[in-house]
Amino acid sequence: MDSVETAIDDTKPARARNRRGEGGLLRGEIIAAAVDLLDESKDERAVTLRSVARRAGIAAPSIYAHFADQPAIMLAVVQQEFAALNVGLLGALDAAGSEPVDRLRAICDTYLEFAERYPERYRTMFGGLWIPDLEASSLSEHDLATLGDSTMKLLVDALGDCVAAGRATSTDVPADAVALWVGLHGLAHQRAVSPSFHWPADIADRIIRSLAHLT
Amino acid sequence: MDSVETAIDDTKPARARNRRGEGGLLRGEIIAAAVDLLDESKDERAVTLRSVARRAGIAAPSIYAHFADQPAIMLAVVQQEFAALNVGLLGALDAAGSEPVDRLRAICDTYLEFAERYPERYRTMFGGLWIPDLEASSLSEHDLATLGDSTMKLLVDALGDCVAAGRATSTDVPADAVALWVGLHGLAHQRAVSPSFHWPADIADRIIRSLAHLT
DNA sequence: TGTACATCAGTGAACGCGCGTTCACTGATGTAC
DNA sequence: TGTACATCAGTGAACGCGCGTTCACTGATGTAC
Repeated sequence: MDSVETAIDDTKPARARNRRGEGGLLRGEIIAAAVDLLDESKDERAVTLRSVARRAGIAAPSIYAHFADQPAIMLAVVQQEFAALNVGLLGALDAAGSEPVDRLRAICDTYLEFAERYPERYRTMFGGLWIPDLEASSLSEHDLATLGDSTMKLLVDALGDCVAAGRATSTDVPADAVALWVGLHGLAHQRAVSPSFHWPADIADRIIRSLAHLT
Repeated sequence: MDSVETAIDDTKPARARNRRGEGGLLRGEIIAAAVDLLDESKDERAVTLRSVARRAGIAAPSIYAHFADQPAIMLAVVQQEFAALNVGLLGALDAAGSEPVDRLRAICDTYLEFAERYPERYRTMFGGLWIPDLEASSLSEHDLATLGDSTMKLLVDALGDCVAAGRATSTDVPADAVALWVGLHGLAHQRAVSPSFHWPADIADRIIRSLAHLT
């Protein structure tokens, strides 16, 4: 070691310019760089326009060809991660077979695993802090409001199937699905924030069984 | 109107210097100014050392007589609000009479009311984002780890009383108290983040009844 | 009772930094003729 | 097949700003003698 390296080196050496017509590739690299920084820094405030540019190996102004402003990067990150979560949940459903309770458990477990594996992404998706001043940025309210809808829909369907199969006693599936999601979210979020808390070993099971009214 | 005022005017006109021996009074004013900014801005990033000083009507360096650094202000805010929450919960218990289920409901309802009335404070207390780099600041891990302990203890006791009175069926009170708190937290937090979500009217009731295993 | 002095509460100016954003530009690459 | 040119992908320098923090200081107030 011939130099002292105290901070994270978030620069990349070089970067080959994209070919004509392939400029859009950089958009994906910018989002990936932002996700990297989020995972490493444990603080979404570290994901600045300039830090993302450094990590992506480009000059800061190059970002403006792909994003209107800094909050637009965060929105793209959050949208991408919501989509990834949804893909994961659908994959878990595919692997879960046809038993309704198994399918509901697969959704819940996969949801909690996502938050445990990527706590900073989860906190950013649901923490609400990155939400910008709507008047001052390029984002619309619609961009924000629909983000969790498909996850919610999967839960409603899975819980409904459990009730139809006589495996759960809910009499108001949409409302109980919201309650179940709130429980999952509370656990996922607080685990992401306080991983050192002494959580009961079966805490997830307790929450899911109770809120889904499994028989 | 003879001037355009776009931003919040967070300065105060004057401020009488405290008398000799009463310098410590400023500490409370600084914390109060930080809480004010938090409530108004809806973004804890707006609570900077300089913005707090402006709001308190003092020069920025005056803060260093009372707080070692900027995160120390946030810690004081969070500690104060945890204490206030605890006082509120104890007051609700006092007013609730002796029926165990009423007492448990009083705790849950008061908890949720706190989060609803002061969403930014709640999000800051539990959001985890203000947590500073422990190595770079003046805070210790112990400062952070014990903040929610007394709330948790109240819940355990109240749920235990319900079980003792035959009003709840929990067989593991400490674990179910954690599960109940997780449910309360999930609702409180997500309501603070997404107040416009279409919450079922009885969502709190659903969560509390299920997780407390009330009979 | 007067006065020198220590102490206290807080100030004003300045620093270096990283930020988001702007501007004019550069150099490679594909295309029209 | 050669060449002028338009376009594309991205750069480098600079801006003004608010931040946390430091430093030397000021002026009022209480206290010792």
